[in-house]
Amino acid sequence: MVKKSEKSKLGKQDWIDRGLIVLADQGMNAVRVEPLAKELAVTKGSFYWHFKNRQELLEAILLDWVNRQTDSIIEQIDVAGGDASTKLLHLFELAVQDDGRVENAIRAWATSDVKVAETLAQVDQRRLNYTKDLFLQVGFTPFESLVRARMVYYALIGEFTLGARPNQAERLAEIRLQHAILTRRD
Amino acid sequence: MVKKSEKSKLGKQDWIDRGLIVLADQGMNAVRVEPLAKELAVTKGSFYWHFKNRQELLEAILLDWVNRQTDSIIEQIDVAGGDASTKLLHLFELAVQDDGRVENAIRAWATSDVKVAETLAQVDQRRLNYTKDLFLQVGFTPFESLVRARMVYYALIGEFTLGARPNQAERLAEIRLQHAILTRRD
DNA sequence: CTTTCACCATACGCTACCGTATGGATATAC
DNA sequence: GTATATCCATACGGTAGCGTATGGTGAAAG
Repeated sequence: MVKKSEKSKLGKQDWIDRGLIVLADQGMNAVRVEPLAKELAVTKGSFYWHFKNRQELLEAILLDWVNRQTDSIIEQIDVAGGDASTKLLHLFELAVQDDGRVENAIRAWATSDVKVAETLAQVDQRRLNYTKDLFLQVGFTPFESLVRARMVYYALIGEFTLGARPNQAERLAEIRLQHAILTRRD
Repeated sequence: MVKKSEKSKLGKQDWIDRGLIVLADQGMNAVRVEPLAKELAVTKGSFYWHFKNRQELLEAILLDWVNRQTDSIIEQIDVAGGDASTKLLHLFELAVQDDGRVENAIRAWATSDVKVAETLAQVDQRRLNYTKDLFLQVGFTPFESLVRARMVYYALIGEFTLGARPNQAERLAEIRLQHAILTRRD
């Protein structure tokens, strides 16, 4: 019988979790097995029990992030409900919830790793399609919806990469204005 | 007398130029002195003649990029002339001229280096201020101009980081629509 | 022609990290 | 208790790159 120990031992997930932390504030090439082992207060003997090599950890970290955020944004919005225009407003507010540090690090990682770039492109595509659908529901033409979806998504990515964080009051006003600009019809 | 050789010898700029190339398509942590020396067909004995250490090269590369692009976009637009709205349209078209590979790499670099991040923030600020001024000239209020400037700049950065390059025809239409959305007044 | 200086090669020691090999520890199964 | 599987420590060899020390070379100045 295979019974989990449930005790103080480490599992793959512990390495992945710690890897995500290091990734978030030091970048991908700081995710290295020996320093990581030191942080977890074990030796790399442990690491190479759970993972084949460093590359396997990196892939696991990326996969973990993708699974965690895929549909995370989308589900949050759908749960809140409302019509398409309301959902769009909610979507705009999501830049506040996530500081985007992990996403930034992964985007940085993707600039020097083709496989990561491809994975990230899929995530972008999924989020863009969802946004475009909302504009379609509001009543815009496919092309107008696509352009507006891109502008929304660029704004979100832009906030992440520029790291511009105005205060909450100004931020709320800005979000509303963005929403007004992009949903106005004539 | 100090007379330049003008011959086949290397100077600091050669290392910087080659560094920018490597930076553009392999990222910052691929900019290393020994591999770079191999590409330049010299040994690192040459490198340490021109530079104190690797860090000095990295700073030189960053400074070189900043000097090259600072006011580059702005001057290009001012030379073309026209009213503020026209200049804005020109600004939108600049994502085509630069593929943003170096800028992407530097942005990636900035995620794990505070000094680089600060330098980049200054560049962003300068470009944002210029854009905001254009909207002010069009006649928007300061706040409306700020938000619109951010949206424009986000769109530019977004195109860089997402690397989404639609075909030229669609692209031109998209740019015009963006321009129409952001300059419409009621 | 020789001296000098700018530029580069060669050789070295050093550090950080990777991955492997092997043995020890601890818990569970029988 | 003994056996077995899981998890980790220790020790090792290997590589890539940093920075230094020192010597060589060609061109220009005198």
